[in-house]
Amino acid sequence: MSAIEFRDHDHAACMRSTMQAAEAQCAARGLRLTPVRRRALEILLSEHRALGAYDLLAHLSAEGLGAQPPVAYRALDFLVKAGLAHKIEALNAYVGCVHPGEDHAPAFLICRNCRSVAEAETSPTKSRLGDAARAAGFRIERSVVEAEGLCPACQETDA
Amino acid sequence: MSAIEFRDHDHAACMRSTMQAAEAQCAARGLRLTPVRRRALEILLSEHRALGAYDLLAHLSAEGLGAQPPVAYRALDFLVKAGLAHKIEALNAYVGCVHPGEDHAPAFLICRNCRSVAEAETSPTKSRLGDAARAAGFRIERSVVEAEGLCPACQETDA
DNA sequence: AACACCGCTGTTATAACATATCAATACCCA
DNA sequence: TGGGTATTGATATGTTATAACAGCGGTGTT
Repeated sequence: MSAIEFRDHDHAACMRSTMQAAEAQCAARGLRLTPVRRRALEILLSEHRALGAYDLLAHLSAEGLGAQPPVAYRALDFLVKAGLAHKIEALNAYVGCVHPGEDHAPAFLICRNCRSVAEAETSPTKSRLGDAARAAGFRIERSVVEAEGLCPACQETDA
Repeated sequence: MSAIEFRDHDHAACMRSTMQAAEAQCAARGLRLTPVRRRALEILLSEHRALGAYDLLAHLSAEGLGAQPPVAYRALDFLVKAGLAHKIEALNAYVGCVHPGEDHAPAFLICRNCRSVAEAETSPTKSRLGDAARAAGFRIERSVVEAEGLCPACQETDA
């Protein structure tokens, strides 16, 4: 993986290409990227940071796209199910996916200071946990892999 | 690891030895395992299942050990900080630790049907995520590794 | 014994996260 | 054009978690 999220990069281009990939995905799979969903994804992607559902809702409602919690949660459900966003369980927060489409088991590096999030890949079945699961007769359906700590930028200021 | 949690075992003995280990830990480190904390740990350990804070609170208050949320959350904070219990982030629930004392980075197998939980070991630094973290200059402080799926027992009934 | 200190507990209130339900509307397609 | 399905709007409520402050209880000191 690359963890490009912690590095300087052309974020406008990054967002553009991610949004294009998301649209392509939706078109290919017959999913409807409606205005609310589209805007929600843009907001999530606008920084590589985790946003709470109510933070997202605040953005949306400021733009007249709905004012009640279900608006945000429905958009998030759609995006997560479509693989266009991920939930960060350790924060009860959400982040846009930077490589939508590829069916993946994501792993995250989460800065506890600035909430920035970098996405990596795992393969749950190949890990030691996968071995343990096989030994126990457990069938893994979904995996959550999250590491909390300090991103490069915050190590300088905070540590 | 063993995932003894999914197998038949002498659970009374399992609990007794775990409680003894917990007490030894507290004694060694000058921590106070007060009645509420002790009972909370016993409740968490009574099954190898994840319990919500309010479930725990219901048990405690039925025994006259406090009726308000902070009672449960304080006990849980103590147990988690002391390494005697773990939070399951994917469920917002808590589980007793089956090998307290050993400083560990736990990983969990979680049954989505019966909420039973088996604890395994990880070493975040040695995983591919650890490699990614090093490459990105990210400093990992804590890791969350949770796999959801079906335990052996629930595969028979549910699938 | 009197005192101060500190950690734990009791209690109220509220914050933060999430979903159930039902009505209304928009979209697709036969 | 009509009928079904997905989406949105709105109200209410459920669930998880913490802030804040008062009081209690043991410990160590003098």
